[in-house]
Amino acid sequence: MLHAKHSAGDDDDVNWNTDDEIDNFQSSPRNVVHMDETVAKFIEMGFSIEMIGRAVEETGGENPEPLMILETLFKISTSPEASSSKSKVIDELIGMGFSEELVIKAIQEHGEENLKEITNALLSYAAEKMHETEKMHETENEDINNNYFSDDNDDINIFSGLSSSDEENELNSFHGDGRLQDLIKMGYPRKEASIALERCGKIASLAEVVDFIFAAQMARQLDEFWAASDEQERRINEPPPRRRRLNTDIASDDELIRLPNPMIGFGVPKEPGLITDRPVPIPNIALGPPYFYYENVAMTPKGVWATMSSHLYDIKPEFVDSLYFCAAARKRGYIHNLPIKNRFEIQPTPHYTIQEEFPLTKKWWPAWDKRTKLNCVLTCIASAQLTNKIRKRLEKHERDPAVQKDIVDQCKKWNLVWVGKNKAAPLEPYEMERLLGFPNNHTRGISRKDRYKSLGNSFQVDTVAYHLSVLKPLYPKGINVLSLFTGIGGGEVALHRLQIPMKLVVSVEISEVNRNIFRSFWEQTNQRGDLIEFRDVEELDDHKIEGLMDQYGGFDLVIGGSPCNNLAGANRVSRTGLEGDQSSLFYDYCRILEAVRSKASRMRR
DNA sequence: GCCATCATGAAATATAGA
DNA sequence: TCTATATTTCATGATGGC
Repeated sequence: MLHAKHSAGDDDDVNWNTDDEIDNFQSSPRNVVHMDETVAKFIEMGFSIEMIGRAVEETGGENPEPLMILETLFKISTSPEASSSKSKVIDELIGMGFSEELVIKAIQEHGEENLKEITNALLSYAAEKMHETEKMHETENEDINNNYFSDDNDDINIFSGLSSSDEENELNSFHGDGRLQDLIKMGYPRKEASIALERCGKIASLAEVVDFIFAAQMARQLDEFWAASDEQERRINEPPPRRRRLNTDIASDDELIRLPNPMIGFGVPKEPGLITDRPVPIPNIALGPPYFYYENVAMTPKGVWATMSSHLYDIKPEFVDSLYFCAAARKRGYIHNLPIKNRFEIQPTPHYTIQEEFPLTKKWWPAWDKRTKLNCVLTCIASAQLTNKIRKRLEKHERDPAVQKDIVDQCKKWNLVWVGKNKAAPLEPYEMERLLGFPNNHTRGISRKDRYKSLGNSFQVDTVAYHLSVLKPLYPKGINVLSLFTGIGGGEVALHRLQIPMKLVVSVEISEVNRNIFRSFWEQTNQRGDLIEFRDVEELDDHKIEGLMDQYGGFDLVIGGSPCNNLAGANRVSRTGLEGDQSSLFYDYCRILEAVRSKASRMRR
């Protein structure tokens, strides 16, 4: 195990120290707060002392964790017994932060007896409001994010998302007159920040206000979680998910999974077809937290996605082509249990056409090459010889339509762009980084060949960030990430660009070259959390997973895309399917995910 | 029929170091 | 100049969606 721990002596270590002090409802042993403080927070949230006492008693244990108590409180507050008094329910809902107007509206719409419907309606109202606020917040953050890329100097690495000093300044300025603005800048929705300030009072510390917001958000999250709690309890005693099957076993599943056209998943920005409810709901057994996010190539041999889905709780994959996010195609499938409401893009968004993304190519782009999008960025590029051949042919037969067509075919096959007169060349590594949403020169310092290989195997950051964006309001204080097959850290770059703090990243990556790239990213972006590196997924057995979860309070997100070598269409040598040497590591993803979920269940109890 | 596809391995060539 | 290592180049189809 390779352990890169953040140095404790850094001068700018203010935030995490503060957060450690105020850590609240996470079920981490090290994060358990004093019971008096917990009770005070529950009272602030609108629960009566009587109800809190009952919840503590029903939760059981010598020192029940706040998260468990809160869960019990929600069960009690929405039980038929508790709903006997309409005014009491109204008071409690208002006490939870919902406006009186909305509560009354929800009751009128759904009837006073139907508490669950009322709660769902209120959550929807709140979600809509949060979404609006999030949009405002995105606009406000544009200036920060616009500095992320440098078009002028490719030799300068710019990681200007939320630097440590920026974050510190924001926190330090909290006690000034613009507290609401400060909270909004930190990423909290305006409504929640406003309520929190009102409820906590003028003399409240930053810790208390942030704590209050987090508690309210956790409460909302728990409400959805609670709906499936019975099922989850049952899950604890269930056997692990189905183990691997032979390809011959899954023929009947083939028909269940088809690639969508257009390949927009549950929807993408700027295209019609956005949906906010899954057509096939996530089975209760698979509801998070912990959340997981699995990725692989969309076009696999038949039956592979059906098999992968069956091993990941029968969640249907979301197929998305990243050409809806950038100027290059990238057809991928994602199986995840993330919410899909209120997704948002990271800023700045990439350009959507080749010519906009690489303006210098406009001068040389021939009219007969109609491409506006590139094909998938692969792990290998065309040779310099091909560029020479194309130039020579064009010098002789520039006006020959047959030659033009042949050359366009070559350009499509090898993803060439026009960089000079009659000169079609492959993308430079830094150009691929830009297409894929990475910082300029993210992969600098390794051989050119390795850069292409690593980039060809990576996530498209904007696409993944769009999916992960729903975590931002759920975890304003940051998340613990278990990153399998980390590669060059596409998932972590997405979280960083979303400004979701990473308190912990446990990374598994077999390539030393990739580990070095990711570690450089971690250091250059001044990450405050801990980075723990493993080389091989096989090193991560149940004992190690449980130890890490005990130490850090569990994982909030398990993310990774297992090797596609044996699935990818470009492989002419060993496209042997999911049981191939590399691609069968998918089963390790399942094993580790199940170990995390199982341990998380035990920790909740 | 057309088209795109997170690739692999061997041979050829270039580079670095003694 | 020789040798070891690194990099570039080339040849290698099948699959599945439309």
